[in-house]
Amino acid sequence: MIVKQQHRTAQREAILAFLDGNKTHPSVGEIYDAVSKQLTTISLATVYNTLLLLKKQGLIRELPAAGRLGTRFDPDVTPHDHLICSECGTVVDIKLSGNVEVPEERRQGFDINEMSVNIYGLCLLCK
Amino acid sequence: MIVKQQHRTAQREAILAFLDGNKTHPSVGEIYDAVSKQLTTISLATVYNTLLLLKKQGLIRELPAAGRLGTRFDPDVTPHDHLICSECGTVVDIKLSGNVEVPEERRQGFDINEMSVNIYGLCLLCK
DNA sequence: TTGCTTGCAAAGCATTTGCAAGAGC
DNA sequence: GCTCTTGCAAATGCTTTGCAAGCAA
Repeated sequence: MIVKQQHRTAQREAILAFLDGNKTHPSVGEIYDAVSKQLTTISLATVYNTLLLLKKQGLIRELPAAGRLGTRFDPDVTPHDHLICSECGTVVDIKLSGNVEVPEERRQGFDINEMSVNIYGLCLLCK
Repeated sequence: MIVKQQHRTAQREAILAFLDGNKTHPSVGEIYDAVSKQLTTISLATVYNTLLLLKKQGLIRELPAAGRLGTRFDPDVTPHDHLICSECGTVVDIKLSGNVEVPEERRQGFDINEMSVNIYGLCLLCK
């Protein structure tokens, strides 16, 4: 995928800095709140823009969410899976032993980019 | 999970009938459009209500979606996985050989309800 | 009758878009 | 200077909610 944009801006740096090493899988709102403390005039639209850009650049992953739970972002792009609380939306990393294989003959013409194993349940606090 | 509601209504029957055996993983809007042809006065809120109810009853599954792709529903509740087109949102069933195992010691206190393997890519038409 | 259900309209959020001003290279 | 970026505000779109009327049991 070709990504032309690559200017080094304070907004982009701040978002990257906040995400770097972050294991909390923050939502867009959480990222906006955190970054706003430094860049008080940053707009939500810029956060959306930047997250989309970083995703296209392969620097972060967007996590699929069901129902009312908003979408979240993960700066860890190495293969791993997620435990997701259906109640509060908390996401916790989990590493499953083997990686799932998708044999060519089952791909039904799809060009596969990425895959994720989502495990839904109730977290300790929500039980 | 306790689900008290269980009245047999025309709306509920129509939605169930539309979903029964349906392999297209329809969105709420698509379900509403289809059912509206028979029950012309059904409201979108009722469709949402009913889908939530059917989900609680375990009769259907809600598929997690990333980004702009809206959430979809699957009447097939037997274990299987999905190929999802990141471009148009099309969802196609795929059966992966083994089921993923989640060892007790890795569950981090979660009560696991269900899991799904989502495989993202571009479908034949979108390439 | 009683309580679950429906339809309608309004409210709530999350996300996207258009555009003019500003910043990086 | 040219293009990418940003901020703002408005516009979308999806989903939920409140409530009175309706219907199943």
